[in-house]
Amino acid sequence: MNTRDPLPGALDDHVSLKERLRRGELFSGDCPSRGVLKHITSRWGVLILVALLAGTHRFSDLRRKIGGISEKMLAQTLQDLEGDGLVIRKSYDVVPPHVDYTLSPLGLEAAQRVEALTDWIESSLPRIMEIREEIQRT
Amino acid sequence: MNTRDPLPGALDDHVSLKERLRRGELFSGDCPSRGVLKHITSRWGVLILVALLAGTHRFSDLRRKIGGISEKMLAQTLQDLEGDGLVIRKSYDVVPPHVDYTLSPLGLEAAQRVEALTDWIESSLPRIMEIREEIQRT
DNA sequence: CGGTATCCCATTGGATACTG
DNA sequence: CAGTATCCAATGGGATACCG
Repeated sequence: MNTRDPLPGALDDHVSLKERLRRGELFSGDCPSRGVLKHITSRWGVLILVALLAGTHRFSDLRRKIGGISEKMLAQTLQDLEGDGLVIRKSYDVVPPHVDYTLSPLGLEAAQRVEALTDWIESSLPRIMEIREEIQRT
Repeated sequence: MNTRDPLPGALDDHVSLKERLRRGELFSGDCPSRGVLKHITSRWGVLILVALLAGTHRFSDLRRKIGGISEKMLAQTLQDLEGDGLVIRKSYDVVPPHVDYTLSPLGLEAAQRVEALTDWIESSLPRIMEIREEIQRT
């Protein structure tokens, strides 16, 4: 992750995924949506977005909630998502420091789609496990 | 990727993402859905699923359609998705070899959710780019 | 508390060559 | 055509230490 490079390509020369698909070019590597997709679907991006659906969180709250994430990756992924305008970071100038993170309206839309996917996976897990065992036996 | 290890955890001791979230445990690393999520949201998994929404494809068709993927990663990711029961592989015993890949009913459901996400990214890109520039100036 | 900086290992993934 | 095998480069990501 940490695709800190600015999204490549200007607004005008953007070619839609669907158009690229039609052209048989699907996402050939220079599409500007690739960066955003990468941030959102990254290992921790998914979890952060879903976690923030429950509301505003502080750094440590997120870290606790998302078991297994390191400070480094949490900070990095939050920066990526903030850079894409999906997460809003608010820092209060007090001591000890207080910072919190909230989904932007844009981020909310993204998170809801991600949740649709994770919910589906969750509810389909039993079926997936069955099929896995079936395949195993074959 | 290539999480070829069988999904950890039996069917019964599965704890839902939502339940883990409530517990503040969100996806602590031993959740069996992690494997599936990883396969689906992986760099190439996303693209393969979306590509297959257009119908059955042969190996080389996919490779051409998804610009930039290596043979190795295409084979590996297809195996992962097949192992999860999302993609059906059919091999015809002719020479030269002919193999094709199709979404299973389960895979179709997954792919549609993934597409919802990629469609959203695509249509929101202009807004994201604007916000990016705004943030840049700050 | 909420980070950043550094180091370092494990995994990802591309290029190439080879095979049924 | 549809892969597998091998090798190597790039990236991901954890541990630790330090800072405002």
